[in-house]
Amino acid sequence: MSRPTVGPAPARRRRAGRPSAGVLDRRIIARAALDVVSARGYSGLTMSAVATSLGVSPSALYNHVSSKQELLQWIQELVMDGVDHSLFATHPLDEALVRWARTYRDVFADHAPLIPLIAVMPVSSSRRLLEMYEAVTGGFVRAGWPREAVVPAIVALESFVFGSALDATAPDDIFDPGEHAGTLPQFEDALAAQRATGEHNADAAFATGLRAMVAGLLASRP
Amino acid sequence: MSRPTVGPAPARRRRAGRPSAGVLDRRIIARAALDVVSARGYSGLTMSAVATSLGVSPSALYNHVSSKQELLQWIQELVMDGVDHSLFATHPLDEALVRWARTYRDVFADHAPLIPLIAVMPVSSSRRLLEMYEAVTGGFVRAGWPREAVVPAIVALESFVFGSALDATAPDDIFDPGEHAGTLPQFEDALAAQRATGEHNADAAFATGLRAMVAGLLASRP
DNA sequence: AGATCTAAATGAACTGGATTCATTTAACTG
DNA sequence: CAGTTAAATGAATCCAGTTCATTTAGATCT
Repeated sequence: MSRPTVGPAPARRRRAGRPSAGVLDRRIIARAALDVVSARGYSGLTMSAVATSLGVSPSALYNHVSSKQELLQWIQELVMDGVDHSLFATHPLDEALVRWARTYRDVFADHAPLIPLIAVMPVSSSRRLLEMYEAVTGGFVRAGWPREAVVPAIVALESFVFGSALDATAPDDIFDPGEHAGTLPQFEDALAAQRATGEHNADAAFATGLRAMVAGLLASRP
Repeated sequence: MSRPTVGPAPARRRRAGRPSAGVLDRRIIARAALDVVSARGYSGLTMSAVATSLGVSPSALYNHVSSKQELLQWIQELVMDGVDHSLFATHPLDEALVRWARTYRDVFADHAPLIPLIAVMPVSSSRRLLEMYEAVTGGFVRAGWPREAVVPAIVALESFVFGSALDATAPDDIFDPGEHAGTLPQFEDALAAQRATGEHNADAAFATGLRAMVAGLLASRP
């Protein structure tokens, strides 16, 4: 195999100059990048890898995307499609929140490197993202929340979701005390007890935290 | 000024070969790295910058640290010292949790780039970290929590803390809908209302979420 | 129909940054 | 004192992201 890449094969070596048919555009590039991520993970996501998978030279990408940062934003938009905010229009707030948070966390657990990016990126750059916030806000408002308390509640849940998504990527034995075993009686005890439940640690933590935060928010509705 | 760097000035250009007095060690390097971060942020934290601030060539660092990753772990350990887990021994669980989470979040808000690292790093690599978990666990146990429920509760809180620390680094106007203004009635309304409170968004969200999660956890103590 | 302009490729070159390696010298060890 | 090891230097390597001069195709203008 001479071309161990992802995506459509370039029919033949292209010579310089503008090609007859448009080869690249935003959708094509974003899709290819996402495929590269699926195949090789984020450490394998290089401009060069994306270019190769499209049968194009790396510099060609820069006619369409201004930086790798921007490419990551495109990926993030695709990924956000997996977040389900449909229930806010029809279901009780707690149910809708749980479904929203679960899908949000699951989606970003597979795309953890995007988290530091999205946590800081202005939302105005993505129409879809704004629509999500509109839907979630609607859920709170319909449940009778005062306007000024809604945004902090959303952000608090999102923060928990992002943190949990990061945590989900940690190895399950992350808490193993290693050489310090035997010196931390209560912690090791608690650890063993939780292990005995057979539940994946990160999943149990997410379930616990989500229940607690949703309950805590609704119980104290301002 | 010919040497716009941080840290002690190298007396004079050193010639090759092992120097009489030990120039570097783990503590010195970690400290210098932290100083570089303070002065120029994480984007300015390069092996070369650390070396320069120590009056040493970059390759010299590799006699003491095996990679930049490892150096970041050293920094993380220093930073963790700012987290206050002292109250678990003496105060009610909710108070101790709130203090712990606040200091935890504040400290990592200034070191956000470490978060993806620490969220995934085995805790066994840091004695201090393990001691923190021992203290926090003690707080839960003393409050009557069943062993197997403690670790998920801790991880849930930590996830929220990490997410909030990331959020704290976002610009305050991150939610500005920009060109889409006017098309998202409820969200824009909620945003304006929260803005009118005068509170920094990230701070309000952290306060809201922390209260909710702690209340939610304690209310449902398993 | 040509002249011109613009978009979209190529490929070579540039810029850091992390890391490695051969070499040098000092200190320790037998 | 010879031999080994630790800890520097400086040059070199290896990417990755990005820029630039150049080439060519299609669109527009006259």
